[in-house]
Amino acid sequence: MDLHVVHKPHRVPVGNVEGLTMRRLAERLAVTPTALYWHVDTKEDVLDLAVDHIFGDVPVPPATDDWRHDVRTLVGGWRAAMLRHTWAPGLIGRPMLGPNVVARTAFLEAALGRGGHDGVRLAVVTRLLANFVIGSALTESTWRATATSATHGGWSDDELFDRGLDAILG
Amino acid sequence: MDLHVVHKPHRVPVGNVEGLTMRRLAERLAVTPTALYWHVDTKEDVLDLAVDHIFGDVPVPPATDDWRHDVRTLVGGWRAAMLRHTWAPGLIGRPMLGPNVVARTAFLEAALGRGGHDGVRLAVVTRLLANFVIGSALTESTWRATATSATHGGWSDDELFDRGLDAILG
DNA sequence: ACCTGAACACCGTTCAAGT
DNA sequence: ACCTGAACACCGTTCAAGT
Repeated sequence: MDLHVVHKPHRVPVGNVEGLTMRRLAERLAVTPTALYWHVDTKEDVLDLAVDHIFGDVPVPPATDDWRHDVRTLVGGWRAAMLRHTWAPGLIGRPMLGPNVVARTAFLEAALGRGGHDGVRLAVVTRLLANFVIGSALTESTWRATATSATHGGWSDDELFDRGLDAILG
Repeated sequence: MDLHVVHKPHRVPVGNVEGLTMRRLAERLAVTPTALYWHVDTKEDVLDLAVDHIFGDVPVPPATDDWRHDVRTLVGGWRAAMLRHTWAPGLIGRPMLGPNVVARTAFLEAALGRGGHDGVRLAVVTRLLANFVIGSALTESTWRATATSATHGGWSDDELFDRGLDAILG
């Protein structure tokens, strides 16, 4: 057995996913843990519910005639929502198929469509955007949680994200 | 009428984070669970070790005179490594600070530097790339795991990822 | 230096039973 | 339809003790 710990920054468990417990949830609902299983099949189910709930917090703005602006608004709200709920990162490793997610994705594709995207290009840019937000929110909130605050350069997460969007949207 | 008469043992998906247990790890190492705690402070530590171990699988190619090619090779290998280890997605929500990660990031920045990037632009593109891979690997392996196989269009994950890279690298 | 055994305070989930 | 109590099969971690 040869395990070597290379690095050990002080870490706070990211958000509350690890702390989300059937028993704890039951207690908050003033109910017995076993009672939850009448409403839900498994803990996975409540996690899925939590995921879609987060995306309900992402504002879907009215569509304007500036499609780029619309994309930025939605995607910015997406990232913000994920950062607001520190437990999101631990949750995003699961299917995002709820109605709230679907609605946001539809808005995104519609805006890109107004920008002249269709076919593969539409699929490519949609994925690029979505995966960029997800990756960003994940790493940012991870670093935020470790509180190492390395500040690798003089640029904020917000600025780097924004300019990343510039690079994608042209 | 209930078919699940027998006590259902814990579902243990091999090869994913949720299945990684101190006790299970100890067993594989032919050792007592408590023995692990001489080598390691906490389970978090072994998770961190696992993370960096994954990135050790990402090949660092020799630098060529085609910086774009170098970037694609590294980033493609990065995604592949993450997809190879199905448990990676659950792990990436934690600091990637090990030596293997640092080496890969350095290579990436060097290649981008050869492409004329510096200052903010270097930081922006590095982040964009890294967060895109992370997000991609995460969502792809999630969908793969749920096996919904929706095939939203006629395009493969590989193709969409590749063309996403096109969009980023110009 | 390295490992064991026993113990503590937790988990998710099932089942029979109550209302 | 909705909830409880008891139980099962697990967890991570600590601590004293052995070599």
